[in-house]
Amino acid sequence: MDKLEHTLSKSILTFLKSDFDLSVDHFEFQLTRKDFEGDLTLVLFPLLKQTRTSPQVLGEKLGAFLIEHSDVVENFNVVSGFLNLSISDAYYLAFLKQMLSEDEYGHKKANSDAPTLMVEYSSPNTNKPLHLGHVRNNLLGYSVAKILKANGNNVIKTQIINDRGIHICKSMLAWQHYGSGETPDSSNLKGDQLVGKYYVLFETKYRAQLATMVSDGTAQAVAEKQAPLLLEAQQMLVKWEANDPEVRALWEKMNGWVYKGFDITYKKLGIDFDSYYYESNTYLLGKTIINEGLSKGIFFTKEDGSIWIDLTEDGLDEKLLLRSDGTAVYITQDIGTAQQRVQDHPEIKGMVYTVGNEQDYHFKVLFLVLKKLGYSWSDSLNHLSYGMVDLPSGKMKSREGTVVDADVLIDQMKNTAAEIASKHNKLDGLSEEYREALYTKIGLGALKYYILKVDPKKRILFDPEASVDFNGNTGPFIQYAHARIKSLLRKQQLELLQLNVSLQLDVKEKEILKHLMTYSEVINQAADQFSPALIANYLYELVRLFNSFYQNISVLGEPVEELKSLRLLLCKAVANNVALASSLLGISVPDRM
RNA sequence: GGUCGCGUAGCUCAGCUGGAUAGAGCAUCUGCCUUCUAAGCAGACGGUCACAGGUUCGAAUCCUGUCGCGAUCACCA
Repeated sequence: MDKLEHTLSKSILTFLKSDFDLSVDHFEFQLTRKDFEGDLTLVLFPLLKQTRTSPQVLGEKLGAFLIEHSDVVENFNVVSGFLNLSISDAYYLAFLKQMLSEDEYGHKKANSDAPTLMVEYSSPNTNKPLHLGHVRNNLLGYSVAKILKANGNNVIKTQIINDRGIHICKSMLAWQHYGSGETPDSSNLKGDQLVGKYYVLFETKYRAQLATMVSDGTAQAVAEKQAPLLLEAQQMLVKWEANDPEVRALWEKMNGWVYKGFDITYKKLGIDFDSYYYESNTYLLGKTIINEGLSKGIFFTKEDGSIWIDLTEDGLDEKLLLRSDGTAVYITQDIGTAQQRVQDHPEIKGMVYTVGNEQDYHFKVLFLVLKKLGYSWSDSLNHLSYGMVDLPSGKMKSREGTVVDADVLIDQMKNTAAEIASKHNKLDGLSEEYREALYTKIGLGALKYYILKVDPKKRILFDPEASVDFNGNTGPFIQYAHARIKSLLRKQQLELLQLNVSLQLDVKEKEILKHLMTYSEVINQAADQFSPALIANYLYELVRLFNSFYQNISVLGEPVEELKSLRLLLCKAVANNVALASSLLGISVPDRM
């Protein structure tokens, strides 16, 4: 509809100039509400003061002018301050034709001078398997990457793997002490699950030591810092930093297990990456940069040798960048990683960090530090901040075992899909392989849609019961509608006829076309706001409009050939668009289900 | 305490840069499968848009304050 508004604006401007000697740069358009006659509405209120007319008079004059001077406006009416315009069917039909002629209608192709953006997501620690929180992160990041691409950018999908640090040493230590050589093969566990098991074991043993020490009279706070297991883990970290061959070998072995495990989960989720960054490779660069910044006077040293930045002038606090013993903290490697990425990909125009909103402050500081360091690209850094995923029982806590494991969740969704499908027994004629693949698509479609339809910055309450509901505003609803259209298109016997431009459009058909016209604008907004939820809402609305249309008319049984042809073309356009928009959410839409 | 985010129907969520009578799904109730897939459609019920001010032709939307919830302010990551 954008183009239409543009041409209409021109006509309106001509009118205002000749009749009122006015120049207005922006007009307020909106889709006409269903209860009124018309398609597009111009809001007249903003023009009243300047024209010194009543809305009725202005509306009548302008409407008459548009009918005469614009070939798309066929009729109009004025209701209070609103000028409702009826747009000609020919315009809609031309749009339909145009849409069908394009493979990816509404998507912009990235040309050679299109900006390149790096999107970071997932970014796990290598001491435990992925959970529901990571799932939201992954789905968001992956989808936003696709949306940015559809909006004409080149996109590099990446992650930063937090593969070093005390937490990694904890699982390594527990495995050394209690693992008795267990491997993913010998235990029949996914590598990440196995390592996660030892991380939990460390915590258990550590707390047991604490309890013993406290009952022997040690103060809680002291015990927490002096428990032998913790000291051992800290020693291990020091050895790791000193490149101790034995520690490094164990580290590589166990991280290798974890990566294999992660890959399986990513594959199941249907997401991927173009590049990987490892904290162990960038934290040293981070240290170097900080020392350089120190000599430039951007940072300062405290008596104990720790390095800080003073951000009080920017409304923030002082922030530690390097410990007194010279070891790196969390933000150190982030600084190194950012620099490394720009070095590797000089064409990068911006970065998007997909990280939970608990780290809002961290990213404010990070971006500010990079800016103070004088990096030209520091203005194009974005934190795609999203809300936590809570369970009805409260917050997810790994220690309390209330974590929803990603692998388990995916399997559950698939099983539920299989259960529901067998209840409907629609798939009887289809092969076992097809059905298996289908259950995965539907289960994942439900999960992805459930998570992505919510505004990223809001918290999600993940109710396992509600998330497996496949009716209403859900992924399977979208998928099912697509399968039905595809089925219908399969069954059509006749070749499609040419579109007859003198055909009359039904109200619902117009509504669908109007909705389709907004697609590129929706992508634009979704890209600006990093919000797949906008795409999800667009999709849901489209499918609802279509179902309502579809249920109340006959397509194949339509006796008038031209009308039948029009309807088939509309179905085709909707099916194409549903598939296209769904792909932006990472949801695959099956042809049969 | 400082900072940031959120608060819309019983529940889960939409509501674009302010615009006409605030919309969906779930749940509850009523209809619709001998015609293209009923995971669907049509309808009923359900609201002081947390509260109070302000800005203006017009506020769920923008501003200020209050309350409630959450996050964060670590030599954790």
